[in-house]
Amino acid sequence: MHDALQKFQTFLKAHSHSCTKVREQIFLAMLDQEPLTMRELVKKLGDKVDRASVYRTVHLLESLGVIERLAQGWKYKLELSDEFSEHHHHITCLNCGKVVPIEEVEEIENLIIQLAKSQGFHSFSHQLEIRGTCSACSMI
Amino acid sequence: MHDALQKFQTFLKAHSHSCTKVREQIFLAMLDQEPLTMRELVKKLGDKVDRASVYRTVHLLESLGVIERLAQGWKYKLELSDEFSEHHHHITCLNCGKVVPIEEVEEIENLIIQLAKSQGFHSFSHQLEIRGTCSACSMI
DNA sequence: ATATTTGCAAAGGCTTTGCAACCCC
DNA sequence: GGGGTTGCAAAGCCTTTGCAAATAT
Repeated sequence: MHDALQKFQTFLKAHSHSCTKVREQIFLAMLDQEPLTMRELVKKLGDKVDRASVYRTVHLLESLGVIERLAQGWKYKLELSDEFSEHHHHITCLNCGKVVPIEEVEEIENLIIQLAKSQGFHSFSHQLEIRGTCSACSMI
Repeated sequence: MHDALQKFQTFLKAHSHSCTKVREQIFLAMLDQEPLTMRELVKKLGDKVDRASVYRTVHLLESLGVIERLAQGWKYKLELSDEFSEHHHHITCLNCGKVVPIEEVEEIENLIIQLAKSQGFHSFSHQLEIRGTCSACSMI
């Protein structure tokens, strides 16, 4: 079976939350996916899960750090956090909307942490959004 | 008079857009301010400017690069872009909501541009959001 | 068995749009 | 004067909420 799914189930129990079908379905819908908008996620789950439950579950999983929200210009997209997937920065093509995940770059991570520290902040997380044009769209 | 306002007026004309009272008022409401939410901006303009006009103007100014949207967790905030104000990255305190602007750090800027290039992207802009706790809130 | 979670339907917000009146050039 | 802007009111989305039925432990 899915290693990731089991990890998720264990995680939920460890945090005193029930392990329900709805939550599993939402988790699976997001596993190994490009970041999704709420609209896409709701649509993908079709009539399997009610819209309100998707919102409620996303809130819950976000508060537990399983899901993260990415700024995408006006809107946002959702993806599983580091612990359940990979990479965490993105480049968005302003022309075609393509989103490319980027591996963590330790050099940047460290600078960011130092930057926060220099302001007296203790940083928990950060998010980097880069906007530009992808190679295909740059040629137009 | 306001240097910045004149610059703004000139900018609008240079881009073939009318220089109206509504646009000036919105610009002034954002000048030298902490980043504002749409709600705050609308409220600040009170009955001087209609809500719909605020939205329309923000769209326009955003497309011209005068205004930028910052991701702030769930929501977003608005601020004037580099050309009309200063600084462009922020640290948000997850506890008290305080937002601290950070000077550009050339080292990070360069790494980000290189990063985009390595993916075949031509980057126009980027946004860095750091979340953590400020010094005051860390002590609690 | 019981506390939690879900679907449904309705309400609440935020954002956009059509159109007539108004303003800038 | 005429095209671009604005206010108003209404429509469209997105998100949240109350509650009874269903589900997990």
